[in-house]
Amino acid sequence: MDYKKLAGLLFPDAKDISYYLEKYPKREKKDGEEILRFAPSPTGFIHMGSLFAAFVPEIFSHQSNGKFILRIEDTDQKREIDNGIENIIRDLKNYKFIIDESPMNEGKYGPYIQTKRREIYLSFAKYLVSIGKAYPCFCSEESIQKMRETQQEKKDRIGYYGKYAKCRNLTYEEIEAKIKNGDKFVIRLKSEGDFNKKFIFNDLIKGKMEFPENDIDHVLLKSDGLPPYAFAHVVDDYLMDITTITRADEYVSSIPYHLQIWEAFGFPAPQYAHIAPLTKREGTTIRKLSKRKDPEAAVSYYSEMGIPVDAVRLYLATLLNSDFEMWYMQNPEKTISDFTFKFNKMSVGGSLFDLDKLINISKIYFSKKSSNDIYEETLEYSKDYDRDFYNILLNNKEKVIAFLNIERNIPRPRKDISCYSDVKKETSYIFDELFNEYETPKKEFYDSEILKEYFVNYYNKEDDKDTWFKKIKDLCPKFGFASETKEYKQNPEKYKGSVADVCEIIRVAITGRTMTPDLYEILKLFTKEQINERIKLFDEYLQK
RNA sequence: GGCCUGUUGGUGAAAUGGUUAACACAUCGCCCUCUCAAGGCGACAUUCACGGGUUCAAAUCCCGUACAGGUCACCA
Repeated sequence: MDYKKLAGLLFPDAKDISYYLEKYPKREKKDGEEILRFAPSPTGFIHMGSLFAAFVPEIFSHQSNGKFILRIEDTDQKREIDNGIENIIRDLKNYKFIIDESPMNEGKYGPYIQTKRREIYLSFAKYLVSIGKAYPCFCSEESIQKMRETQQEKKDRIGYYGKYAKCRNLTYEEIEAKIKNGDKFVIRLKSEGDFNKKFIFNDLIKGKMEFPENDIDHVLLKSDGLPPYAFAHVVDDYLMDITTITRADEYVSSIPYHLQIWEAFGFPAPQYAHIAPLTKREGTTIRKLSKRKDPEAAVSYYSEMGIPVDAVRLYLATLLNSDFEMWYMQNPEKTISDFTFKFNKMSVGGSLFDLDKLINISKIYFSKKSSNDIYEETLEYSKDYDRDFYNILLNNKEKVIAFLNIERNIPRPRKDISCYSDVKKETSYIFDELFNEYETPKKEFYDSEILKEYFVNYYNKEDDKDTWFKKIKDLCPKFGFASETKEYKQNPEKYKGSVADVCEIIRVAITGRTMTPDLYEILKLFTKEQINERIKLFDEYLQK
């Protein structure tokens, strides 16, 4: 058969691929420079799993001084949702992704949205027809469905291959007649693979794998003229000069087919890195983190909670290469971009998404921050998520920063803040408008007399810490408390409690809690009037 | 069902044939400490899903079994 003539019949208007090959020349890459891409479908919000899938190519491209590209795979128009593309770009930007080329800032290799690349795919499909490696198929979806059923009954392998590939042997005249008749068709690959032969494939993450060759004549172009994923990714990744294809590992099993498409064109295939999904434990089973089933996986969930973007990125980095964590502990002043990540250090199975770990990383992040930065970032967060607290912050900058400074600029800072919303929880008692009740259960030794005595005759805001504490010790014996904790531990029956308990009374009376940063520093944040007011409230609380 | 891939403690994991199976999170105990947090110290896998084999030597290599995940579309 004259394949060129057939290609002309099928695609009278499509350009020759040489046009595109010239239009999109290979990039001039310096040594080791890698071009990677994130290619999502605009089908919903970004969740942790997709964020991770985007993080991988971003890291590997930028650590090689290469480019990170965002391409939108929207060839399945049934699944598309409104604002899908905008949401993806917004979320990636929020998480500090540096996108070198995208639908919003096109490079030389655009368009970056697949539905706008329709003519390109047509042209490339035409080329494969013209060299006899693809052919039109007029089988209806119903007849394919029937074929599948009979294959199932006969326990035969499912698919359009071998004797089942009816349209493979159509003559030019038959095809011409169907076209003239206006029959719909798809373009299929004319597979030359042999299912009984095996070949070795080397994945950057998973290593060596053995596959049978593909012998199924998969669809290259749907009847709407748009390509399914497999064909589109080959054409796009070739034209955009992608050096390494990163994608979810659900694609692994179609590797035999994908490699075949590269081969049919005579293009060298780039390297593939198949990323295992983030998983979640549900009862006893472990499954992939899901957009639909796991709303807590949405990145918006973490933004609302106030987990800092950088903490999330740090967590993603530890998921990427687990040795990053130790390196970062040893090099606390460095950042993610200083670490050299490796594909072969990535998890082959899926990693469990671990919120506890994320929170821990976030705590460390906060412990390293200056109080001023925390203030500013919390202000920014509250602006969107907590207007009331935003106003309080705005009017009390000095006080909040003074609070955050307690036990901060020391070798081992506190770690009690894990997200921006914690700032409110941690500071609430220093504001009269947020302090409304005593959260702790009453204890035997709670006593307002000792309190009054302390604040009238002992407490002086000007005292240094040693004097301050000595005065509390001096007060203890008057009310039957031991001045030394050790003394109390040795003879607990002789005392009502120890100096620690006296401190607790003061702490609870003023803050409502048993757990706060350094009491000496905390007291300094209060005026005399406020202290008197709190003592009054404490009295009422003890009466109840 | 076919094909592919996994399986190391409560969790994430390291180790790529060679001493007592790193490290981190969580948990528990002790110390320090005004309390809390942090920190220090210690406990937590006599063992790497199970069964065989190769080897002087196996979590690591091979075979089988079980379990788990992925995939088998004109979805990506």
